[in-house]
Amino acid sequence: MDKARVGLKDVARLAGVSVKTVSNVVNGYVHVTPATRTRVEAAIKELDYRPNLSARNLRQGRTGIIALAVPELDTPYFAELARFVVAAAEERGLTVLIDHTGASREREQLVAEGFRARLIDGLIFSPLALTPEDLAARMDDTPMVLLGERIYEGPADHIVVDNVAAAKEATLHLVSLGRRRIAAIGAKDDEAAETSRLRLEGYRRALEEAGLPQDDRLVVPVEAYHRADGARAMAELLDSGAAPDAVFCFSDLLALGALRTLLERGLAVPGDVALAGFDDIEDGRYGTPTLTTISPDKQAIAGQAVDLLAERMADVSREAREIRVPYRLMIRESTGG
Amino acid sequence: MDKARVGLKDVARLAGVSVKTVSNVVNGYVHVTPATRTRVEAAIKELDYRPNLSARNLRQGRTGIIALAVPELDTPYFAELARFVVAAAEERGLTVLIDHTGASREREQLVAEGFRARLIDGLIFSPLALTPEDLAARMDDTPMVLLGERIYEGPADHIVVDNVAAAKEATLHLVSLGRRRIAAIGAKDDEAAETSRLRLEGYRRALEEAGLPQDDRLVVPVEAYHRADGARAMAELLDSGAAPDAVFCFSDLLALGALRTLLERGLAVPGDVALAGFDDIEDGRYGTPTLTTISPDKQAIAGQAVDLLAERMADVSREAREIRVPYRLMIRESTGG
DNA sequence: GCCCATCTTTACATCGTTGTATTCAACGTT
DNA sequence: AACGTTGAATACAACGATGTAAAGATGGGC
Repeated sequence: MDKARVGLKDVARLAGVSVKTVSNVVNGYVHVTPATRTRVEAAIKELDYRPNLSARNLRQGRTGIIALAVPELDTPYFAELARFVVAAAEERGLTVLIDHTGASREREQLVAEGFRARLIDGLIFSPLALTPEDLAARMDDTPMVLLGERIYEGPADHIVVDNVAAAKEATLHLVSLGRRRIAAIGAKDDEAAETSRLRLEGYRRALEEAGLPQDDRLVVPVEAYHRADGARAMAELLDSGAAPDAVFCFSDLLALGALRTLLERGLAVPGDVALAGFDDIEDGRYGTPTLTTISPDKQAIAGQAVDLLAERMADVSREAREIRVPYRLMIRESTGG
Repeated sequence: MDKARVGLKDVARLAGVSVKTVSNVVNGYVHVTPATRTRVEAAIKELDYRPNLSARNLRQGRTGIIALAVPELDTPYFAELARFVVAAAEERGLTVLIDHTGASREREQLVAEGFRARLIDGLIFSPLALTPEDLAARMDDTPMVLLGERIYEGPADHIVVDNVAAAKEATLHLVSLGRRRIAAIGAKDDEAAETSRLRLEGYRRALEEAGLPQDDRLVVPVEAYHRADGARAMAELLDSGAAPDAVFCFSDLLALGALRTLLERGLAVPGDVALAGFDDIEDGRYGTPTLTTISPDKQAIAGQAVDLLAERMADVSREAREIRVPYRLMIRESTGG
């Protein structure tokens, strides 16, 4: 009763046809007599035959598996994104395998180098610590789509969100509320932190455009983009006496952490300090107050990423493309929306 | 320069040895002359050879891939769990592929039936809507470990948390604060919702033990375990005039939703209403107030699940086991901790 | 110098599937 | 009646790896 070993051969024997005919039935080949087809299908059902994917993949040179490599799976933004990617991939008959890099450059290098080579047909990669050099050094030729930012010069497919414009828009929104001392939480010292750099750029441009002074004490660096970092940064900011009347956080988690600190210290949001984030994670929509944020279209990011990857898998030599995905500023309670 | 097609054969040709010798070097076979080994390794490096996993898997009958099937990947509890599972699997050289069932019974049946048969070596499955009958009808013989509750009679491996005891402990904690009208949010009408049933049972036992009356108006059913459901349920509860002075929510997300409603209505937490949840997700540790909750040891759940699965993969006929994983009551601000 | 034991390497078959080329039968056309 | 055309089914090789068995090389013991 060893079902694990039922192959085309067994079905063929039972149905009294050749192996190839069974294969043809399984693959919906047209030229099969209805009678034969019925007989084969009965045999398949009786033996509970399932194709061996390893064999099929070996033969066809593809596995139907793509990898999604994200820094942290248990970060709401990436969890939500992963969900959309899994769904989009399924629509195309692809299976997603998730790699967790922990935002470590070493792990990201591994992923880029293709340590899953010959297991996956393609890779959707959201790097965080990877440098352009790492990417340029990439030898592996597995099709890859990069998420998040056009940070690399090399010829790679990209799905991007205009971080500068989005950050600028969020900051200008704070300006429009009449706030003058607008802080930014989320700068990173790290060379590789391109996303952080771009959002900072957007923030700076907004201040400039509004004719507000740039005050370095209002720009607070963080280690990572978690709640704890946001809480800590907000505390630093308040302790430094910089007295902001608004804060633009480079991620919603940072904003939620900052919010926690503000409320702990008895400050009103948005009364004393208005707060805006980035990512539009679900948490922000249910906190008190709800969080004003930049909402990148995650479904579009996921869908386009899978599309782009599928195209590249179909034609390896196609020129690298860059797809820009829209975002929206969601105004909620934390800025009095 | 088609690297995608470098096989043992090519390496063998370059090194001037047989295919099998290269295979032996790759697999660390002992009886290979240092000279040969060096030569082969040089060839491998020169051609950037990587083993074709499909071929290897076909030959060996295993893929090294296990699936983790969860209802919703973007639910913090499952995202955190998934992260631990991925990490634990990696320690054993296993790769995790994530399936998203969307809590639909149909999708869960598919997963149980083994629609990934012959692709995965094992399955870690956290079902939500699956009935015991579905499970009994399972024909697929892929090793499987069930997470969450000992709901099924059949001989399947389980990782369980004592939901009844945990729910009881959480409720008794509310009692110990002097609360008398303790509500429960998270009951489900659904037959298949075993987890909900058990937590309700624990809640009821706690009230009984404390000598408090059971008031059905204090037990609020929900559709799902999201923030929105919690918010809605809390609103119903308040509108019904049931006037609770404490609420035990069957998940942290429900609790966060409920919290949102309470604060919107100007009620103080824990002053007017004390609040406890279940899951210990990160969000609860940074909200205002922070959330008292039952904290199942997710790392242990993930680790044990992978261990158990690995054991079962190694010995299919081994008797089914059940492993109980510990939990802790984390007392935080929402109950005045 | 012969034989056996041990080490090193090899040829070959095999895993389960599908592409190619082929056979065989049935059909309509001239 | 001989022909090509099309349909249905098949045999065989191949994908890239590894297990098996056996061949060749080396050395020790007698």
